[in-house]
Amino acid sequence: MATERPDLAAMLYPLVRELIALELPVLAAHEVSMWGYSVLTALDDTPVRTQAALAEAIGADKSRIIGTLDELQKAGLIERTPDPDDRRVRLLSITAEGRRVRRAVRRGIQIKEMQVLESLPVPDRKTFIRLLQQLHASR
Amino acid sequence: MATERPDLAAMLYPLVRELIALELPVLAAHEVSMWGYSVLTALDDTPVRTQAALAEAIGADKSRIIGTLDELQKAGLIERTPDPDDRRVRLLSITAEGRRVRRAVRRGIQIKEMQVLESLPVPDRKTFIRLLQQLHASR
DNA sequence: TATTGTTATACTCTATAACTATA
DNA sequence: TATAGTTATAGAGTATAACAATA
Repeated sequence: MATERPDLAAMLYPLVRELIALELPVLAAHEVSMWGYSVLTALDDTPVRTQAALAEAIGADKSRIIGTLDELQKAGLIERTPDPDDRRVRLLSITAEGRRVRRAVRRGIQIKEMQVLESLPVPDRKTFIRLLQQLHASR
Repeated sequence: MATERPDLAAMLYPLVRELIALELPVLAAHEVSMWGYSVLTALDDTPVRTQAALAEAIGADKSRIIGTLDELQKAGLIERTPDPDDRRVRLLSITAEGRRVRRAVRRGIQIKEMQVLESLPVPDRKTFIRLLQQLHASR
């Protein structure tokens, strides 16, 4: 007994909602969508050979990211070049400008997101982030 | 430098998605929707005087929960009685059966959700949950 | 006139399945 | 024929605004 506590999802979900609300203005200021930012992040870590692979990497459907890729390309943030060896596939990579935008957005987000942890003592914040990073890395 | 880490939302979001995927079968087995379970949880803690207040408490829109309330009432899990003092408002409370269902669902969920934390050493799991509870309580 | 609950409408996301172009 | 990317269609979920009953 005495283990009455809310479900993990019930506690995590409001947190995510709050984080998204904090991030939207930052994203809007840099004129990227949430999915756009997600794509930039994935491509900054490593270029990707097919759009389907990229979609899977960020947990989306291949048909769902096309509009996003169009916008990013038009804005000069990514490059989408046909593979000469197999002209069906598009080689995806981030541009220098894309990298710059990603960094700027990230900086903006990481400053704001600390608000969400404000109710924790500083050492606990670090612990929480560390554990979360472990969880994230292990999947 | 060396502070390269994913954004909080980027780490939390996949976690929530995984948790939801784990919960859906449990909810389905007891024939309650996610919102339904959310309502039962809110009402088990304390009865509520208006539907709008309930909606706000669970982060929904007042018009959005009506279908949910209809189902829960039809299933005998909640009671929705007009307030004699102000016949516009509906007094909301959980029934004994509703309480039973909520407990059963919760038990099922809390067993499964530990899978998500499996990659952490046991003491770290407890720490994570404790910090999360603190964050949740403070909002 | 203001408020509670309800219904209706439109809008956004998402999933699925056709379609094209290459192989 | 199979696959990568694209487009089109339909469905679910949500937000907004109109509405009826009561105050």
